[in-house]
Amino acid sequence: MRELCLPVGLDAAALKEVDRLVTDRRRLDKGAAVYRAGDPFSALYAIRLGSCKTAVLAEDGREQVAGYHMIGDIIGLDGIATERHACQAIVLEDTEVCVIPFTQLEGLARRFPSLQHNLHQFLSREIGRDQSMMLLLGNMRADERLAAFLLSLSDRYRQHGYSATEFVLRMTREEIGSYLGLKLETVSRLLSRFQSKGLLKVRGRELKLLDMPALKQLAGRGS
Amino acid sequence: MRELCLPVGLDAAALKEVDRLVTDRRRLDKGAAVYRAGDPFSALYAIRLGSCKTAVLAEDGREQVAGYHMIGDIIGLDGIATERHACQAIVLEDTEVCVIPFTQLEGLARRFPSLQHNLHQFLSREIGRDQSMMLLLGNMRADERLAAFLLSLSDRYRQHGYSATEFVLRMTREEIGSYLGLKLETVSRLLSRFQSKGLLKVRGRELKLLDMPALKQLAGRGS
DNA sequence: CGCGCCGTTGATATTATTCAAGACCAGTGG
DNA sequence: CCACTGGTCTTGAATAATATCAACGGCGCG
Repeated sequence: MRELCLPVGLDAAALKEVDRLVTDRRRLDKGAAVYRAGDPFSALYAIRLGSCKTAVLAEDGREQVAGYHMIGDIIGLDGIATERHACQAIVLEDTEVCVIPFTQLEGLARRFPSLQHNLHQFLSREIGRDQSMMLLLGNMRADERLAAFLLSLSDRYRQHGYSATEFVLRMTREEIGSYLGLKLETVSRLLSRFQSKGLLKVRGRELKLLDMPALKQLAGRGS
Repeated sequence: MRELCLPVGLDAAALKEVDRLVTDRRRLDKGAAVYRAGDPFSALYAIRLGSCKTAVLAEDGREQVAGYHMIGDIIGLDGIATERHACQAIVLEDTEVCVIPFTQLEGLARRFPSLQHNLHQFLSREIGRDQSMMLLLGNMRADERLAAFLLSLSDRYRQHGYSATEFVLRMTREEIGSYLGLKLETVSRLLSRFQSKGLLKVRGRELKLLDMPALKQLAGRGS
């Protein structure tokens, strides 16, 4: 757990307590749900192994992927407000999570200021991420969105010690499209176009980023 | 402050302490900033009077309105993660906010579990709101977005004891468009179309919702 | 009164979606 | 081993949705 859960700046005592708190683990087969919309909220979940998507559902069944999460990420933060999960978390491959009972975590947070602040930062970071996503969905064109998405994946793989330029997508074109507010055909076309422009090489879900500066410029950063 | 800031379920002792903490107030003229992107984070702000928008900025200057906030709302939550505000908050009319020093609030939260939980719910609620917004921006058509926006305004006015069907918009068409991922002309056209369909009556920024069920149907169910 | 923003509306252009057909690929059972 | 199947992915052509460009009207304010 140590590094996974609440990585930064925790004193040893707090860490020990968190370790003691987090005893329960859960293995999930590909496609299974960590939690579903409407489930009672009782815990946060830290991904120990594998990856998942979180998605909000419209009344008519339309699904919006709200985020992709990988090893070390903590999910379920949206459930605190109403005591029920507002979205569902579906694992994209066989995955293991550890369960962090929230009421007890709050108890620890009252005893350890560093843990408390860490928790607040986690919540706040999620807000920041969501707002960047709103910017992406509200203001960017399809190719800019896809470039930004690929770069964010790249960045996270790099942070976890994997290659930043060569990785395997864990999700379908349709799921990428749902995340980016695009249809699966649009995603497919864009990947082909990026490839023909020499920005990347794509073969199914295997991806190799060839021209990061160009991608960054597209995404709105590098320019 | 009592009701404004952290309304639900606070015991008297916690409330008294919060009152003591929140002494500083600030008056802002229309168009002024409560905080700007990049400002050091030190406090949350509760709107006592007036209203404001929060907006994230892209590198190229494009602006995405992330939320509209009115009396009783608390803003600035995005700054906790990085110790700097990630977005800017601009007041839409002459507005008064009270300043809630965050480090001290964390101190209180350690002493009062009810306050602590309240704070977590606040943060979580913001996450839920942002994710609904992602659903709106990613999956809904222009008319559905506008209907959803008008209904959410209506709801909030109702909650504050104002008319749910008749109110004055505090923002320009362009700002509405920025929030909804649309251009100002599209917003204008849609308002005209809604009017011609008898859904509402619009004159400048004065708005009267005439057919709430129809608006709800537009906002809720897809095409 | 006149100037600057704000808002409306029309014509046209662009972007992304929809519909449709077929290719690919892994797993399954004959 | 091979054909079959279901899900995924690619690509094209037609279509729909929204943006862009442009002109003008109106309102508020100095």
